[in-house]
Amino acid sequence: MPNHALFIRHLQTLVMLGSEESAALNALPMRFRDVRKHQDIFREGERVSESCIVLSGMVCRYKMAGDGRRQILSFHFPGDMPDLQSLNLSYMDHNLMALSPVRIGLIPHDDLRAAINRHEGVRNAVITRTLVDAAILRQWLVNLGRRTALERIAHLFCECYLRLQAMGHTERANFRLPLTQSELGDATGLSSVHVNRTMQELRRMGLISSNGNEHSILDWEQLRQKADFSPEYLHLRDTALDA
Amino acid sequence: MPNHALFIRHLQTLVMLGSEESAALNALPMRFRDVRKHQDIFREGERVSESCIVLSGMVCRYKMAGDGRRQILSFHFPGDMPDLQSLNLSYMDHNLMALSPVRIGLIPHDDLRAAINRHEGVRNAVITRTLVDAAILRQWLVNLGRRTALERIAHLFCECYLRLQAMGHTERANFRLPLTQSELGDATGLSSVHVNRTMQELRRMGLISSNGNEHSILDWEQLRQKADFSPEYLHLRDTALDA
DNA sequence: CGACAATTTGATCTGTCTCAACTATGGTGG
DNA sequence: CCACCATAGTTGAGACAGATCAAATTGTCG
Repeated sequence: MPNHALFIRHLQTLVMLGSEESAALNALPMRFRDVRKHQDIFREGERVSESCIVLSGMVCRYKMAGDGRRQILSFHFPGDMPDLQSLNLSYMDHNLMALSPVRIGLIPHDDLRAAINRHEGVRNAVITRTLVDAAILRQWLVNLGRRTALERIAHLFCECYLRLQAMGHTERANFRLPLTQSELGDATGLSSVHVNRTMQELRRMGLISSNGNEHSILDWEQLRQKADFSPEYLHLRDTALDA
Repeated sequence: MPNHALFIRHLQTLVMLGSEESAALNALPMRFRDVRKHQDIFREGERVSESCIVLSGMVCRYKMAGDGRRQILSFHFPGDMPDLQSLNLSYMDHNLMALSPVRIGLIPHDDLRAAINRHEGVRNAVITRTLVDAAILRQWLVNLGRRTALERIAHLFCECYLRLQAMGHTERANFRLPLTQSELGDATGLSSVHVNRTMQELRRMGLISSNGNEHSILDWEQLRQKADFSPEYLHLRDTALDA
């Protein structure tokens, strides 16, 4: 898929875009950058003048707490715009990192801001995107605050599955997550050891199966229930909430 | 302080506003509503056509997980606009509740949207406000995922203190938080019993003292260190980061 | 004063962490 | 093509932070 089409589609999972808005987005200048696995894209404290779009691979945001404890804040898939906040906030308050080899597109803030100012449709799409990111963050907060290890991991899998599906990156119930168990732990507030045991439990229960980074959901309804998952918070427009 | 001035000041803690923008905000129509302690203001699933502003008292957002486990997602003080997201998302994905007797102002979405569309300054202020809310959410995520009980509570106190201070609601190192220990637990992912013991520990260490809802910070620097707190994520404009 | 809510205390239990070893797995260079 | 090394996954044993349960104490407000 051409680069601009990717994030236009991503916005369309939330909001309808007319041809005028699409044209405006398509006209945005974009330069490219390839990033190695586990390399930081932006660092906390940095001042940034371009917004980035994930074109291929997987990206996460994270923060460090004292002692080198790491917390992953969000995952981002192709089409995602993981740093919309840099448009309005003067410095990064977290890091952005490649979880796999990644290709990103960079759009100068000035151009993006111009498009946002000129087109109400673009503006609303970007704002909505930002708000849904926050909604996902809130759901993660519930996960970490009030759910068991099994629920946390199951919930994360449900979420990733639906988000990937909305972008057409799943086949049947299969999808790819290039994450180590240690990274899964940093996202769910668990140790890698316990992630390991919990994944085994999920497999033993017949809910998912994995080999390497390829996962598949064997029993969506059961998984959903165990995870205490319901998809409303993703605010997906309508596409494919069946599975 | 007059009602509009309250949230204008609140926006000004993040962003400078010119007289044109202030005038536009001042012109917004507002109706009022008084809410009893522990009453819901908006409920999950509801469709909302007005944005609300806290005029007095304290408000929180929360979600329920299965089994009646509750997670508080954010706290809001006078001047805050706790549901900016309802402007763009069609339904609430969480609840909004009064933690104390509360007076709120309600601004019709249409009027607010008009002001946002017309004035770039207003737009940027509101977007920035939304982004900082998300930044706070991310910090809470780090708290729940990677910090001990003591750190979580200490961190929450640091944050509330600075946010209240920015709005002029502190006297010296004293401030008021109308929260039960059980609510503190729901915000920090702990049980009320453990919150109790942790607060005692903080008092014993000479970091804070409390009677009822009145708290004071006895040793800011120590508290900050124990909490692993640094205020950058609040993106406060400059005012009073001394304490 | 009575009653209900919130705080405090004690005892016990458990989910998850930590530490440490062992086993794939895959990539690299000789 | 194999020996090697690093990285990721797996397993076991023990420790501990924080949960749970239950009761006692202290507000607080009509």
